[in-house]
Amino acid sequence: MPNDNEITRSLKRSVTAHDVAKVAGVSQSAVSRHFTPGASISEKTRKKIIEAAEQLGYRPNLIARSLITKKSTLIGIVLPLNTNPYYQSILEELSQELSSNGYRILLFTNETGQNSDLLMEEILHYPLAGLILIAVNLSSHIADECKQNHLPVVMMTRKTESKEISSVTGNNILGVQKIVDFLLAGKHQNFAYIAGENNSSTNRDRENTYFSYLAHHGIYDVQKAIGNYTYENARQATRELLNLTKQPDAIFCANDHMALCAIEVARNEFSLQPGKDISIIGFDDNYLAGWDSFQLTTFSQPSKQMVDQAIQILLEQIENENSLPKHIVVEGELIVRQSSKLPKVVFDYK
Amino acid sequence: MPNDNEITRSLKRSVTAHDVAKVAGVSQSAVSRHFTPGASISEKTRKKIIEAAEQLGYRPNLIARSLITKKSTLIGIVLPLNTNPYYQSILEELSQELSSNGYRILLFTNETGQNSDLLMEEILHYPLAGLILIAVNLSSHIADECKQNHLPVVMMTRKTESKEISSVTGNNILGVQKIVDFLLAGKHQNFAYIAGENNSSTNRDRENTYFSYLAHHGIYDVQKAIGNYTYENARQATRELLNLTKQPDAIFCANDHMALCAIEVARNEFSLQPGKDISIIGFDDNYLAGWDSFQLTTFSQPSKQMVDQAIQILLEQIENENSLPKHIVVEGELIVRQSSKLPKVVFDYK
DNA sequence: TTGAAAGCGCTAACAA
DNA sequence: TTGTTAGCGCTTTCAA
Repeated sequence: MPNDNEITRSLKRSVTAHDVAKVAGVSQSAVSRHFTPGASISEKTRKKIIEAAEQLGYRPNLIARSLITKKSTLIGIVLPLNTNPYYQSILEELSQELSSNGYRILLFTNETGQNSDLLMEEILHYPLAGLILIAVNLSSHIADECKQNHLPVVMMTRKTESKEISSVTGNNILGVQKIVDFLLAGKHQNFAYIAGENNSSTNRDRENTYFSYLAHHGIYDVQKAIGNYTYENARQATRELLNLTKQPDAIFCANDHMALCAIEVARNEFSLQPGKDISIIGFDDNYLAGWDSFQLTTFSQPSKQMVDQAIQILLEQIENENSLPKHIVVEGELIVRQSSKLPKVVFDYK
Repeated sequence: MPNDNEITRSLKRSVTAHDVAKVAGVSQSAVSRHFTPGASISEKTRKKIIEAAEQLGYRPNLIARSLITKKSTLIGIVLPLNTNPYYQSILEELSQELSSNGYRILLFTNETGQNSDLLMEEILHYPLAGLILIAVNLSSHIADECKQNHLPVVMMTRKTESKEISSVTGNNILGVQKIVDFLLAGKHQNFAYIAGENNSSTNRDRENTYFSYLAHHGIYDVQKAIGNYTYENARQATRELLNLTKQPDAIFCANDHMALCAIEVARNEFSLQPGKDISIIGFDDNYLAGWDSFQLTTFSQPSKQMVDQAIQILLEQIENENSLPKHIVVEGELIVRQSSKLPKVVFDYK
């Protein structure tokens, strides 16, 4: 039935400015003008176009538009796939903020430990206005490629060796120092650390600060297990630590998500009550940290501020290609909850 | 400095197939052919193109390609903004599955209770291959518009009045019946319900089944409070219910996220131990339901299966416009954990 | 204020 | 196997 086919095909064609022009009896450029704010067009023509457009259900193809204006409204966002609630908040806030600025999110995900080079290759096939990398490792070679392609990039909650790529991170150094100060004031004896991914800058910063700042206070014997930022690994890491003959009474985890896992294992598998028998501390202040069931002591990375900063930097770079890369450290604070023993004496833990 | 400006501008231009052709000394179509699998091209030409492309850092513009092929690789996804962990899992799985099928996600979010018509208007400006609506209300008028625009649509975890729009949902009817059977076997006396958004089909199905199936068993006195699927409202709803003189000993919540909130409030604000003093049951089996801290009894909506089904239906519709709308009900199961009292007698709760 | 015409980066039909 | 040409849906000159 060739006839049927033809009908289908002609239906399938979406409505174009040309179609509207034909129906309205004006030129195609007139139609374009109507959808261009500030273009000079008479009320009469405008009316005809509005009617025809309404009748046909016409909407300008934003992608075709961007091809000629050379301005994209697409922002690429790369997220890790690890069910971390903190990133869900970040993504939701990014979406709201970006859409109110007229941008849309093209979403990419990368599996933990996956080579981000292949993903970047994929990303560079799209005409993006900018790119936001959340907790993703970016080799400096890729960083160069972004520069070369004039693609504005901001990293969130992680940074790269190359100073060329803007970043927005929490205050890892100060945060961990506050945490250590707090643990020391609480007279803890046996310190441990649950690490995130080895090659993440955030983990490096937190780990290095934790160990060096403890050493600075004369504590060298600190245990470590690797949680890789994932649920299963974090639980296993907790078991390893709690099975040590010298069981730790203070565990600092590289992020909240792992700290929550640690609380679960400590409480359920080792009958340890966090805040009494053991102190467990995280980093992020994610959506769940304040829940009654966890009451996690943590150092905050305020997601709203992180998102605002990241977007501001990105928009700046989009507007002015020569704007210099920025490295924003968003200040957080120690949030003391029940998962950690309190110092006996009055202690200004801020 | 007009010279500087010109340089900047020429740098800004991204590398096109034309540029590659010039450097390689071949036609622009030859370049296109090299990036078209199966196109006939000699090894010699290919080599020249590869070299030039490498040198210039060329990548085909996928958006420009889709303009002419009339095939989009963009799938729109609409998510609610309510930090529900279940949707995070769904999104992560969708992203993985879709990208392995060569599609990319264009992300849209809609605020709880927001009019989805405006959002749909926005969405229709993009040339999408398909659209996946997660827990979004779609007025049937919009449904028609999608049909008219030949935009394949699948709703997940919600459906619409119009039978024209495909949907993938959990088994709300059976699930709630199993839950009621289980609660009845556990000899509960005072039943309550925490409702989701009023205008969501999922809430309607679960609510109606809960009340009618209880009535069918002679129980008419059932309390209700509205949690709106959000953290704050769900907590407030729990307080309302637990403050009743006739305090419920069984609360069924329209989803897990609210059930987790209910557990929190019951335990922390009312010193009630879920599973002993009160039974709290949810629906979804989300990422947190199985955590030791909650041990939530629930009826599952297997996210992997939901995602697979949704994608399969969508791809079918993309390939064949005339494929009929499908309404898939993914089977789940009652997952009995500690948040609910167990029946005294042996009871086949499956 | 208007329409004709060129062109964004690409694919595809055609002829050579 | 190759290059020429037309055109996807749109914006933006340019002349009228």
